[in-house]
Amino acid sequence: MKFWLLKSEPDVFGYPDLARVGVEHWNGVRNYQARNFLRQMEVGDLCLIYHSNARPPGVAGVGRVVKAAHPDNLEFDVSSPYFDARSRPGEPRWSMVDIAAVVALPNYLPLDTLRQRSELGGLRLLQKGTRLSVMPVGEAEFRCILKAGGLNDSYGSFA
DNA sequence: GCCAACGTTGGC
DNA sequence: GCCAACGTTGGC
Repeated sequence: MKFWLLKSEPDVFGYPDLARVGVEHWNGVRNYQARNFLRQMEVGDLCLIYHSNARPPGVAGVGRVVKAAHPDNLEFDVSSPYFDARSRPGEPRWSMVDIAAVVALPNYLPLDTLRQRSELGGLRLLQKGTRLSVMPVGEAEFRCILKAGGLNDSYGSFA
């Protein structure tokens, strides 16, 4: 099992929205590096749902991959801002995964707090110039964040 | 293939 | 709203 961090703007679609709908397409990713990470995701992988452009920005909850990468539906939708005229139905350019809500962090974890934890020094999110909306997270970092967020760090209980 | 111009992200 | 840091585009 692998671990990931997914950014989302809560004004658009935050963890509470995911919790309400249960499962959602994680679409609209339009960066090749992020897309390639999406394609590495497997069913069962766990994801931290991070609120960007929020006050304060931070980790809000945990989701699970319930469907591996498949063609992003919005790239073919002319009415969507994510429409991509270069995409061909037989040769889609972008990918999405389906994410299910697992649990909200009892304690929302602001970016500031993440920075203060030396165990999280390796977290890609905290590295300068990282704007990726999809990125891998190490298991130790993942557990650390669960714990700091007020959850038991044995994520096996999510199964 | 270079690189300037432009667009986007996202914290502050 | 500012702006640093990146990514993308497109002329050459």
